[in-house]
Amino acid sequence: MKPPNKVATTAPAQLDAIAAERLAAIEQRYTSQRRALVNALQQAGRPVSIADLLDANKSFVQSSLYRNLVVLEQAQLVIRVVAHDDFAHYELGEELIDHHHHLICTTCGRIDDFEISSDDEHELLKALQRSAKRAGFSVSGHRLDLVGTCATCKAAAV
Amino acid sequence: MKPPNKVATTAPAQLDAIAAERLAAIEQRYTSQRRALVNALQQAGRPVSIADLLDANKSFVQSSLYRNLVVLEQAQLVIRVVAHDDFAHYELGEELIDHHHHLICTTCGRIDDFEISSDDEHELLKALQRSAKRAGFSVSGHRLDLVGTCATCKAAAV
DNA sequence: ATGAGTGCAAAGGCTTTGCATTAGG
DNA sequence: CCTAATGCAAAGCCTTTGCACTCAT
Repeated sequence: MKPPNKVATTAPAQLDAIAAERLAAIEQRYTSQRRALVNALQQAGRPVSIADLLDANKSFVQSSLYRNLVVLEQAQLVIRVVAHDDFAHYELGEELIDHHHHLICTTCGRIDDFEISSDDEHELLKALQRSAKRAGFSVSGHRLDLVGTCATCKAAAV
Repeated sequence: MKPPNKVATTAPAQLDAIAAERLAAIEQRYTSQRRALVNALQQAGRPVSIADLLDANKSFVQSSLYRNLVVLEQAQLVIRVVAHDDFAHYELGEELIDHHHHLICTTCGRIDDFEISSDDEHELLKALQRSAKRAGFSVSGHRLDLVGTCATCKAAAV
């Protein structure tokens, strides 16, 4: 059940310090629940849904979770990942884990991270910038997702 | 207000024939409303929301629109595009318009199509296949979106 | 102490569904 | 004719909000 492509992450202690700093920067408190949430996201190592989080930590409450995810997003600690289904998924911000893309399983809804080589990534970026420029579009980021069936669901389908 | 990068599309008459055929294949009728819907999507030339469609054709009814979009999706005539906001967007299937990607404006929510060169696209595909294989993931498609600010919103922000 | 954060429950908003009516083949 | 499709309204479901209580600073 571990991610197929390990994506490097910031060390827990360092992440904790960054979280404290960024929350302070927007005048938000680093409460125990927010600490637990950051920790849960780090543990997950992939974009997780609200249900995943509620399931992983019984002390989480749905409404507070939503509220805290908004706060962490504002603090640029967390990003919301658009999934295939209608469930929001969240993961740590890109500067906290390496730049990567997503494998979206249309069968179970699970999302995993993957990386492409930095050469490929670089080529891609150049091509995207060219296209964006032609359209007069200012790029703030890109999303590259592979949609299909994960190894687990493929095995289960047999 | 026209799309910044024109994406080639199937001719209207041909599209109509294909729609009739594909709907017949799944034993669905090609009713006048479904014809109007296919036409509206072709006219739009970009992924549009339910609100866009209701606005463009006053004879559309919300619930029927949702139902017919599901049917057209099953007929593989239409695909649902995941947006930045919480509104579903729909456009004609990829075989009916050239393979392309999306420019998602985070300010106004508008989505436009764009293409990258076939060379770049080819390189990208190869890189993606390599990564997917490593993860044991079966790829059925990919999504490449640029997120940022469209020309219109950029101009308005001044 | 004092305002931010939290929990519970109720409300919102996009989407789906039930049911009677209409129309396609 | 007879089932699928449509229109209207009501219900669903994820998410957000209101309000009183608790905790951090």
